[in-house]
Amino acid sequence: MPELPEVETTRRGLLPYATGRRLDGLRIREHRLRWPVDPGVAGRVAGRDITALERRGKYLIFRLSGDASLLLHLGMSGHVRVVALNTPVVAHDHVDFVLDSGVVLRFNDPRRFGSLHEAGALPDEHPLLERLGPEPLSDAFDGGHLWRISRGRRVAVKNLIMDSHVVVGVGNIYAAEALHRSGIHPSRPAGRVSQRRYAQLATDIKAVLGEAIEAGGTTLRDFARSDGLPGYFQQTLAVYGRAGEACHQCGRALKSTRLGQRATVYCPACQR
DNA sequence: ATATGAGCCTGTATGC
DNA sequence: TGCATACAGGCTCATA
Repeated sequence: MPELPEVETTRRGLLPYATGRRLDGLRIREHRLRWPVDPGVAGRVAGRDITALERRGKYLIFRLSGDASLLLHLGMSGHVRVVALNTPVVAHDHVDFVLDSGVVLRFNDPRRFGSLHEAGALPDEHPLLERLGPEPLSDAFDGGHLWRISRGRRVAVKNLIMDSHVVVGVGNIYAAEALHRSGIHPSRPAGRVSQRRYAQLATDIKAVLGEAIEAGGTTLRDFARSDGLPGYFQQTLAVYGRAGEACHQCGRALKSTRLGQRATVYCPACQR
C-alpha cells in the first residue's frame, strides 16, 4: 500500500525512463478511478515532453512541456511498472504512458483508489494539492509545526499526523512506527503532547520515512517497485502488523486497537 | 472549526 | 470445495 516512501521509490524508479522523453500518448483503458478520468486528457497531453517527474505528498507529478502537468495518485493498491511497448496487459492495467523510447509506464491499480488528473504549469495550485500540509522531509516540517497545529485539538495524535492537511505522506504504517519510536501512545489527544515530545516525533517521522525510502519501500500485499521487485522495509517494522508479538524494546506483547477505523498497534509499556 | 463516519473498490484471509 | 463475510486503507464528503 503506497505511502510516501513507496511513491518516492516509484518516482526514482521511473525517473531515468521518463525525464526528457516525449509522451507519445496516454492509453486509458479504465476511466473509473477514484475520480472519473477526463476523456479529453489523452488528446491534450499527447506529443508533449516530460520535463520533470516530481512528487508532492503521495501524488506523482509529470511536468510536461507547454505549461501542462499530470497528477497520478497510486491510491492504496496502485503501482507503475516500466514495460516494453508490446507487453500484454493484465487485469487492472488501467493507464499506459507511452513514451517515444518504446517504453511504457503502466499504471495498475486493482482497487481503483488511485487517480489521474491534468493540471497546468502550477500543479501545486490544483485543488487536490493546494491545501496539503508540508513535506515531512522538508525543513518546513518540524516539532514546532506539529505543536502549534495541535493546540486545542482533541483528536488522537495518530490521526493528527495522518491528516494530510497537517503533514503529507504519513499513512497508517509509518504513523504507527514513528509513534512507537517516540514513545507516544497513539490515542493520546494531540493537544496533550508536549512541545519536546513533538520535536522527537517529527525527528522520528523523518527517520522512519527516510529509512523506508532507502529500503525501497514497504511491500505488504500490493506494492511493487517500478522494476517489479518488492521493497524491504517491512522487515524493519517494529509494530505494524505485529499485534500480540513482543515489543523489541521491552518484550511486552504489542496491543492492537482501532483509531478512526484503522488498525493501530502499539506497546502499552513503551508508549504513553 | 473540529471530529466522526460513510463510501469508494477488489483481492485475500477467515469462518462455516 | 464453496460460499459469505471481514478486512485492508488514502482520501473526500456529509453530517454532527
